[in-house]
Amino acid sequence: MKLAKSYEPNNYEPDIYALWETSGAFKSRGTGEPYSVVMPPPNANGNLHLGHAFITGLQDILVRYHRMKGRDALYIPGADHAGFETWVVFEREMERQGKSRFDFTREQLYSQVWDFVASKRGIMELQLRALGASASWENLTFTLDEKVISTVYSTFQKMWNDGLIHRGERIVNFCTTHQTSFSDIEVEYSNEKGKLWKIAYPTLDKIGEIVIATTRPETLLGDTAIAVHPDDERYKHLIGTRVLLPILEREIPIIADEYVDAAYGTGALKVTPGHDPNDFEIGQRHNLEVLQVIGFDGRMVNVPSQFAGLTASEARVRILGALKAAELLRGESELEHSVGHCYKCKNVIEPLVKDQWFIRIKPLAKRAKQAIESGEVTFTPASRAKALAQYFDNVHDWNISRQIPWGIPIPAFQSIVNPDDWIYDERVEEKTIVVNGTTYKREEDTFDTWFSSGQWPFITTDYLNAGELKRFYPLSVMETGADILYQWVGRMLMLGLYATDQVPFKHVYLNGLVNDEHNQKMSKSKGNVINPMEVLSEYGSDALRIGVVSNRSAGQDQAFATSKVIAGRNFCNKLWNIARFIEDKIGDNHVIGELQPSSTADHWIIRQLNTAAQDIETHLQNYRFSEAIETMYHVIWDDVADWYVEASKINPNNEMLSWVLSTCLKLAHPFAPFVTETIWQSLNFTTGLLITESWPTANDYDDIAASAFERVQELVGEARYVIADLPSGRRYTLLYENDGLIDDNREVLRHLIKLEAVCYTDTPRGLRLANSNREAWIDIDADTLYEHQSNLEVRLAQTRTAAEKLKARLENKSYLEKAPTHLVKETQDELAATEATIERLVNELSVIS
RNA sequence: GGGCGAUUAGCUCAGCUGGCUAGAGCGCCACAUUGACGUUGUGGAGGUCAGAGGUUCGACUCCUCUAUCGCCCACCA
Repeated sequence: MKLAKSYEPNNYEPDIYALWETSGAFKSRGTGEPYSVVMPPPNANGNLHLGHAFITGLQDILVRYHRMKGRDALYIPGADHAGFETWVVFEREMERQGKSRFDFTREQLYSQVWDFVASKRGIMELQLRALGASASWENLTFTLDEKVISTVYSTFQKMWNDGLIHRGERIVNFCTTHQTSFSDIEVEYSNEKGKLWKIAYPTLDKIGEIVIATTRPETLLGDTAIAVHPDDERYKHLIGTRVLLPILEREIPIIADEYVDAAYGTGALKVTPGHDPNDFEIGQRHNLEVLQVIGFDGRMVNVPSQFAGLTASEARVRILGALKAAELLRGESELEHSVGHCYKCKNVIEPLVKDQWFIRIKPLAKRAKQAIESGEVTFTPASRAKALAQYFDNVHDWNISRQIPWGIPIPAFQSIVNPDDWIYDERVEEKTIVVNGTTYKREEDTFDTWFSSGQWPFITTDYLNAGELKRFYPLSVMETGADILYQWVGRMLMLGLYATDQVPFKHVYLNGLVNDEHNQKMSKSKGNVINPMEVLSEYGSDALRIGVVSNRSAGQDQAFATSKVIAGRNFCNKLWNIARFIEDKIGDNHVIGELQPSSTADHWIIRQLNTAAQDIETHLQNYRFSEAIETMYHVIWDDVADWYVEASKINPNNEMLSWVLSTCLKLAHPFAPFVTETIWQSLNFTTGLLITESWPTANDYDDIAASAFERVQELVGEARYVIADLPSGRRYTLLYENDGLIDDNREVLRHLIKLEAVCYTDTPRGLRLANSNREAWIDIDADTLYEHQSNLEVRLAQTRTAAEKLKARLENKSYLEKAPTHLVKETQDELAATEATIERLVNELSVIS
C-alpha cells in the first residue's frame, strides 16, 4: 500500500504543486477555445488574507474545471505595487528610521521602495502556490512592469490626443498627513456630530448685518463672498452690496446663486472657494477670487500672524474667540453631518485647490453603461449591474494625480516660460527636457493606481501589442470583490472599452467579504485577522478551499466558519480512504480498462456519477460554486463511500472500482486539487497528471438494474430504522418469501443491514418490513414483536397524516383543474402508494395482536 | 436623503424559473464498531422559513407594509 492510513496534506502539497508547475500544466496548451481568468493582483508587499484564499479558490475552480473540459485555460497571476498602500507602509518604515521623504529625490525614493517591495514579493507568490492556484507563472505581471507602463502611457497619450485629459485647478480631496490627493471614491465618509455656528457679517456702515451659518468658521478668513438665493425675499435687497468680513474687515460682495437653499441655516452662505467644493463651483460661476488659508500641511497660511501656523482646529477655537470678542457670534447649534476621512489614517480630508490631472469621464461612462445595458457584459449577482450603471450616470471627472513617488510617473512636461503649455513626453527620468528650443520641466506626480490597474485585462494579455496572449482577451470572467465594483470593475470597463473597443471581460462574478467567526469585518486594527496559512497548515489547502467556498452565495459577506474547514478536511480524508480501499483491491499500477457493470450497484453508481458530473457542470456554468461542491461532496461520500464501496465488499468488480475512483478524483479535482492529484499519482492511473485529464463524460448503464439497487436501498433503510428500535447488542436475521430482489442480493443485504443471516422461508414470522413492500421479515420473537407495536403505531399514524394531506389536495377542485397534469398524476400515485402502506401496516398490527 | 442586501435548525449558511414530508456542514442524543476511514458507521432529535397583509389551486420563493441588522452612494453650508 502506498497510501498512508490518513491523509496528511502537508506531506504532499508542496511536491504536488511542484509537479504541476514543472510539468507545464499551468501553461496555455495552445489548442481549444481560450478560457481566461486574470487574478486581481494581490499587494506585492504583504501577506495574503483569508479573502485571498476564498477568491483564489473560486478562480482556480473555474480554471481547473474549464481546463478539464478541454478549453485552452489560462490563469494569469499578478502582483500589485499598490501605490498608496505600500507607500504608507514604507513611509512609516522611514519614520521609524528617522528619515523623511523630503530628504530624497523621487528617483531615490522610487528605488528604495522598489527594493523594499522586491524583498517581500516572493512571500505572496509562495502563498498563492500553497493555495493551489493553477496560475501561469511565466505570465505573471507586476503592476510596474515595463509592459504595464508602456501600455498605460499609450492609453494616456490616446486620451490626451482625444482631448479627454485636462489639467486644472480644482478642489481635490487632500490628506494632509499623507500629502496626497485622492479620487472621490477613495474618501470614506462618516456621519459625525458637529456644530453649526451663526456669524454676523456687518454691512459697510456697520449698522446692518447679514448672518450666515457654517460648520467651519476657520475657513472664514478665505471667504470671498456671501451667497443667497436669488428669490429669497429676506436678502433680495442686499444682492450686489458689500459686507465686511469679520476680523479681517475685508470687503466681500453678496451674490445670488441658485445653489443656496433658503431654508437651510440662515439662508445665507459664506463662500470659500479655496476650501469647499461647492463654494469653488459658485466661485467659478461668479469669478470669485480663490484664497488659500489652509496649507497642504494642514496649517493656516496667508492669514494674520495670530492665526498663522495654527492647525485648522486650533484656528477654529481662536477665530470663534475673536468673533465672540467682536460680538459677531449669533448662536451655535448641534448638527450631524457627513465628514470625509482618509481611508488609511482616518484623518479628516481637507478639500484644497490643487493643479491636478483629470479625465473627462462622461463619454467613457456612457459607453460602459451601454455595455451593461446591452448585456455585452453580465454580472453575478445580477443586481450589481444596475448599481454600476447608476454609478456611471453620476460619475464626476476623475482625478488621476497622486503626490506619491511610488507609482507610474505622469508623462507630462510643463514649459518654464508658459505655465499653460503642457506637452506629452515619456522621458520621465529627465527632470527637464528641451523641445523646439523651449525648456520643459516634468510633472512630479504619479498616476492613481486605479488608472493603471483599470487597464489590467488588456495589459496582462498584451492585447494592444498583439502579443501571444492576445487571444485570451476579452477575459472569460472577471472574479473580484463586490467592494471594489466602482473602483476597479467600473474603471476596467470604461478603460477597456476605450482602449480596445470591446468589453474587457464577458462576465463579472462578485464575491462578498470573508468576515471573522463573529461576522465582524476583519481588520488589523481590530486584531481579528485570520491567517490563511495557519488554517492551511492545520487542515490542508483543499480543506481550506472547500471550507471557505462552500455554503456561500455571490456578493454576500459571510462569516468564516472553522467547522466548514473541518468538514473539508474530513471529506479529503474520506476520499483518501475510498482510494485506500480501492488500492487494496486493484493494486498500484492498475490501468483503467473496459467498463463492465454487472451488479445492480454497478449500474446504479454509473447513473449517480453521470448525473453528478452533469449537475456540477450546470452549477459551475451558472457560477453556483456552493451547489457544485455540495453535489460533488455528496455523490462521493454518500453514494460512493456509503453505498457503492460497501456493496463492493460483497460483489467486487475491479474495473468498476478503478473507474469509480478515477471519476471521483476528476469530479473533485477543481475543488480539492491536492488530495486528488496525490491519489492519482500514487495509484499511477495514467502516466500523466490529473490536472490535465478530461472531465468525465456519461457512461452507459442499465436503468432497470440501477433502479433495482434503489429498491435494495429502501429495504436496507427500513430494516436499519426498525432494528435501531429493537434491543441492541445482537444481530438479527432477515426472512423472505418469494422475493427475487432479496434472493439476488442476499449477501449485500446481510452486509449492509449488518444481519446475522438472510434466509428463505415458507413460513414467515417476526416483523414485516411493511414500508418497503417486500416479502421480508425481521425474525424476532412474539414478546419483542409485541413491544415493538408502539413503534408500528407511530409509523401508521404518520403515514395516515401524509395520506390525509394528499387526499385533501386531490379533493381540491381548483388543484385538479389548474395544476399541471403531471403533478396531479404524481399526487395520485403517491396517495395510492401511501394507502397501500397503510394497509400493510394495519395488517401487520393485526397479526401482532 | 437615496439605493442595495440580509433575517431559514444550537452555530455558520444553501434553497436556481413558486410544486413531494424545507436542506447541508458542524454541534447534540442513542447505538455500533476497530482489515478503507474515529478526520468512522447506523439511527435520531431539532425549524409556525423575522412579523402582518396580498396574489395563487399552491408561497421559504412573487407583491405591499412593518421591525431589526449590515453595506453602498449623495456637495446641503
